[in-house]
Amino acid sequence: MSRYNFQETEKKWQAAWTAKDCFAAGTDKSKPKYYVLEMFPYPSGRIHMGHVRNYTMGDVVARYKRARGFNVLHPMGWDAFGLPAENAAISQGVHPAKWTFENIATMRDQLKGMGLSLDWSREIATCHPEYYRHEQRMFLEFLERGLVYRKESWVNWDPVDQTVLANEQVIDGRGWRSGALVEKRKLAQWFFKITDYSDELLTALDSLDRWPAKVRIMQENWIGKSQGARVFFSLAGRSDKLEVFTTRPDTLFGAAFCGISPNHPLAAELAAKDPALAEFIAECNRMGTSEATLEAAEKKGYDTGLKAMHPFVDGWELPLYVANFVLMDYGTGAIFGCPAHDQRDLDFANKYKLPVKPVVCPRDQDAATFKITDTAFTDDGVIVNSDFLNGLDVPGAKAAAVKRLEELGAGQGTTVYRLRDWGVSRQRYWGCPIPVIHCAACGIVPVPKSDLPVKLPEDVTFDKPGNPLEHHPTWKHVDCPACGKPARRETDTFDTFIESSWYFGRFCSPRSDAPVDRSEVDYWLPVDQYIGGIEHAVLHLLYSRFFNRAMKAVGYVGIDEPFAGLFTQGMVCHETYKDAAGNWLLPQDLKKDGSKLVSVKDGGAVTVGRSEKMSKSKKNVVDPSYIIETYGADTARWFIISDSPPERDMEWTEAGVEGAWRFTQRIWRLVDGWMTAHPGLAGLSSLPGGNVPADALALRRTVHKTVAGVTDDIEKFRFNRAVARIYELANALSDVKDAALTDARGLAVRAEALRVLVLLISPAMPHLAEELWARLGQSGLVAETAWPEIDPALVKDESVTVAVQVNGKLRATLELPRDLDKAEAERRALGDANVRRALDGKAPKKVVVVPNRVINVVI
RNA sequence: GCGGGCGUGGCGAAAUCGGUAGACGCACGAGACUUAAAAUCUCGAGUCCCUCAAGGACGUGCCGGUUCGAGCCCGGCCGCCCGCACCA
Repeated sequence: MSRYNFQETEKKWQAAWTAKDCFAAGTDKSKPKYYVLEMFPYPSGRIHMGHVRNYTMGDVVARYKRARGFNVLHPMGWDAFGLPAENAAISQGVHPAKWTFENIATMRDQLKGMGLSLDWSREIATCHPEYYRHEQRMFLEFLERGLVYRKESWVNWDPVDQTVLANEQVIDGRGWRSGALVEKRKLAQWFFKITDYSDELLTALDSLDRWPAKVRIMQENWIGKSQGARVFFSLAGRSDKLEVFTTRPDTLFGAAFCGISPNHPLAAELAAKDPALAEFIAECNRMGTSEATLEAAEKKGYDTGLKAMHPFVDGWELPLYVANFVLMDYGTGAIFGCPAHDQRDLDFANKYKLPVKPVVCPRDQDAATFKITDTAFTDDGVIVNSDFLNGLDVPGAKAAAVKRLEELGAGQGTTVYRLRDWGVSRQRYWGCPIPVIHCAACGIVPVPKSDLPVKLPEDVTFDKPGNPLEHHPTWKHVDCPACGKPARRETDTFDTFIESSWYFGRFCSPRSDAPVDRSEVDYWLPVDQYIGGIEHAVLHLLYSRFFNRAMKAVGYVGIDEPFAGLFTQGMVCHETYKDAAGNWLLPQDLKKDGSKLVSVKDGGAVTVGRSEKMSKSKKNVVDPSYIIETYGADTARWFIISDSPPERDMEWTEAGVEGAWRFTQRIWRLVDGWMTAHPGLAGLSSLPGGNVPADALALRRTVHKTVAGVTDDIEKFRFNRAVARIYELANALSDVKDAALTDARGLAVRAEALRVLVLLISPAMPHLAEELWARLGQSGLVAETAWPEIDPALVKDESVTVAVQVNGKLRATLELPRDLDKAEAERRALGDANVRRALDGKAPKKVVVVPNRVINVVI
């Protein structure tokens, strides 16, 4: 018996697919289309298991949809701008472009080795001027339409590296690379007006019914719509007013203090004359700016000595603090604190001995005795201690308070969003240049569209800290397009999220002279099935939703939502290993010594740690190429979809890979064995008419039920269940005796079973499927063969197993005809020996009959 | 802190309509084949009681509730994970 040789076979069929151009998206726009897209990779060097999982899932869907008759677009490209290329330039002295394109070449080869059904003719790399010139053009068009503006904003500044740092690059207040104390700086930057679409981006989430609820909730929270009021507090001894935002105007009579953000302009003004305050602000800024940090941190404040005047009560003065938990970027950067009904305010008040006056009383409490000590009361109740608001409920009091504020000119009802505009300026080299020119006379002048693209200069150095575009001797010096005098190019580049905000549109017409070809995007968009990591739940997906709307506003596309269906996959995890000295070890650096694991290098003991997301830093990585070379792409693909539900984290194990490997061999032996024992099977592709004997009918039922189940599972992304059903089918086929089903009809039924088996495994194991298809004597490629049809009559069994319970406990199972009359089912259940014994002579009080499922006898 | 999710055998899991808990796979055990091993094939298996069988009790993180019936619904706990604005 021959053995399946994946090394030759996988290459052979990959070549066959390429030769016939099987996976190019079709041009016939009368066919129903299906656009399946996996999040394109950053070319970091080599593919990792997360890619394998992502692209296998996409490929299963793409191959399945093709077999179902769809015109499938399944493209691939490279998210090729980004910081790692610059880090490589700094540490290895290699140019970012060279590093990036070499990585792309390596990873392209690796992806091809996986046998993915991609349309490689549409490949794009976002760092190519042929790609980024279009976003420069769109930027200018957005600018004309008022969707882009410039303003100053705070950044984390590393004074040694002379660069802006992401929050995650700030560790304990220091730059991750330089170790220098990070400063807050204000920088003029470009912003996209995503907030123009706040409400629309929020409302439209309801229409995304094929998105995970989790992602929609995350976006909803991110946008963070809240209704409330702006309140203007007069400041004693000053002419300006303090503008505060609150969602709880109903609790104004419970106010104990006002607080402003350390970054509030008033705080800066006061700090200029108060060194202690300046030091307090500096301390706050060292702590980091993320909401999580702020809200978990101890509440601290600095009493400015200023007094804010209560808007409703003449002469009521509230102390004004600079408070570390007040965010400058949300609302107005200033709050009033009502300790009784906000936990943060209560913590703050308790620390600074401020009064805690309840103004909302729970309905089951007595207002006279109701006290707040450690836990704020934030639910609805009756308003008390609040003058004209007394007796109202919370919503009523909010409305009444806003009305009074507006009458007094002391405030107004308002809606605020947590969503902030999208800052797109980056002080980096390896990104798309922002196409504007700064002229001393004319101000900001857009680069004329005829001068696009503004290409990155290639001759740059990374030996100095800061942005290489700043250091370049000539690049930034240009003449002003408006007045002709010497001027200066913008040296900032775009956030790389811009590239990924429209690449799915570019794939529809990747060589078009325009950003997108309208007739192509009108056909292909939206993406029917988008697949990627949950880590992109908010930023990438929200930016893309915004960018698509901006493109619609300037006429490039006609739809609002770019991704009709979204699936977020779980991570690939692996056990972690440490040697005796506490160093992380690669899985391949271990060997088995008896029942223990030891280090290959020195034979020392190895500690096995918990399974965690594969990461280079913990060395718990397995190289996909190693797996593909050792076991083949089909084995890797099969294993990665077989064990865990795709949305959940999965654990990569050697044993699991081995199991998948054995299955490929088993399928091969099964088909090969049948073909050897029954040469008449070759080339059979239809069933003769007439009655089918019972054993053949049973096999056909199994086959057709499997097709129905697997089809349903793939449609619903339950790949692990589809795999289990295919195992069951394989088990059933293995049980067929050699001597059975040997007449013409029997052979035809056998041939049908084998064809179905091969077609069902083909989305996940395409190479093996092609090889077996040929072995079956079938013509053409599986890649071009339709999905098997189901005979509905074979999917429903004639009899069903019904559980019989007595008082809810299982006492017997009965084999009953499907849809048997309820009374008859009850009669048979009561006649069963086990049931009678359980009844113990007692008469049933009631019998619940659920047809085809369960009968419960209650005594 | 706020928001969301998860918790089922030794392990990954299935049961997604409130109706036989543990399909399928991994690991394990016994046997067959073999000089032997690997590979392969057959059989077994939630835990406990019972010599075996028949049968029974218990069992889906914990405590309670609703129901003829709860892994699934409700309330309260416990534990773990994820997100919270310049990594991509």
